[in-house]
Amino acid sequence: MRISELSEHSGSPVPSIKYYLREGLLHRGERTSPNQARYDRSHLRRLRLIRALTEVGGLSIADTRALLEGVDGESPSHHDLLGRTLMTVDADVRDSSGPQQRDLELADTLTGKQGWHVYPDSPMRDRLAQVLATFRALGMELDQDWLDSYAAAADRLAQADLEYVGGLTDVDELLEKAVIGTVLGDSLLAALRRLAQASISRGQQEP
Amino acid sequence: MRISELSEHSGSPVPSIKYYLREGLLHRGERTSPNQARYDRSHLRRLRLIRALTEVGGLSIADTRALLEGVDGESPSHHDLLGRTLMTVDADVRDSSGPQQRDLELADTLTGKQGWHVYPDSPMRDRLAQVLATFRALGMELDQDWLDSYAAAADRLAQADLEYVGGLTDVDELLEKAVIGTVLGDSLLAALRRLAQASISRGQQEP
DNA sequence: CGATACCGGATACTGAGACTATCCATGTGA
DNA sequence: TCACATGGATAGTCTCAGTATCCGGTATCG
Repeated sequence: MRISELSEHSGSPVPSIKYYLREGLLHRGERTSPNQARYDRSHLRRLRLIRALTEVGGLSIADTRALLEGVDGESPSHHDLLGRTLMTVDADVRDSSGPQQRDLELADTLTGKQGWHVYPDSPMRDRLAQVLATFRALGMELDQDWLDSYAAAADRLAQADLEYVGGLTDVDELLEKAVIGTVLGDSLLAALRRLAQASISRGQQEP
Repeated sequence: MRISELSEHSGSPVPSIKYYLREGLLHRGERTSPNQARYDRSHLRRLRLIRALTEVGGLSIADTRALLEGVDGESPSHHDLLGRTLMTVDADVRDSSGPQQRDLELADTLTGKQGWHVYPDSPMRDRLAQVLATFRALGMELDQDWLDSYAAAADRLAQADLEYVGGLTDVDELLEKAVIGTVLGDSLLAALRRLAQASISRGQQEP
């Protein structure tokens, strides 16, 4: 397959494909001569994944690359790699100042209640604390029941995710599906939650 | 309060505040003379909300403005406005081509099972269909149990949200808290889900 | 065999988004 | 009083995600 055919099959313009090659999101094709290369199904597949993560999942090119590097890398342990990969996702805590002790404790209490084991240096722990801090800064008193509902929901979702992915033995496939499920799962959940809110809200309007 | 004090109290640089004023995210201060204005608590509050939605929630300035316009607007019915506001959130289906019939049916089946009433022209319905289409395009066979888990979780979360917000009678406060809860709730849930995945995944490693 | 369209790769340019910086005529505070 | 701050307008910057151009080299059609 030449680049123009890759473009046709994927729907992405040739210059964009060149861009992904430059940025290292897409592996180079097999060179058949000094300035000619051949692409195959794997390129098409990867290209579709890139578009899904960026367009639907809303990831930046840099985040996408970091994620794909995890998928491509060698794995000392499947579960370890899976964990590290998912912690990478979108964990751009761009807030300069680290979270406050108080919010970290709040985060640990919340995760502790679900029985989760969270590493103290996990970027997601900081991220969680940051989100909790933001709620507080906006004057929302962080209702415990509400938070627990969210944590419980997250626990059930994670179980469903792991169950779905559990049957797979091929590491590459497992990692790819985990990444897809996690990133697109955010979008899925966001849409579903809004639809549910609207529906339930309207239902309460005239009881 | 002058603009420099507003800047100090909020932590946002003066030029950024001027930018939000220009863009209409922040209402103008009360003019005390042709080129002098006074700002108050409401400006500080709004400023914090803007930063939370953009930095933590990841919304663009344009999306944030659209949302805030909903919060500020007059309300014919609380629940109606709430619904419309939340449907606006982040619903940037930038994909040019509309979703396919098949995916819309899939979406309707999923929401129908939860007993939700979804308007056919709701942008979130299209968004949901788009996400489902993306899963299919990536070769994930859309396991029904997995999808149902997500829909059920969304239903419970929405109930927790509505419960939390239900006690409020002040429309402005209700709308603001709903917006905060919905947008930051996405971030909260994303962090929690990743922590849960990592924890459960590690737990399965050595049973 | 030759014209011409296409290729891979490097480099340069573009447009949107979110700020920053400058400017200026006016106010304000020590 | 008078250096400094203010509000508002305009212009400049930086990053990101592509696009466009250019190049020597290849494939292929007539």
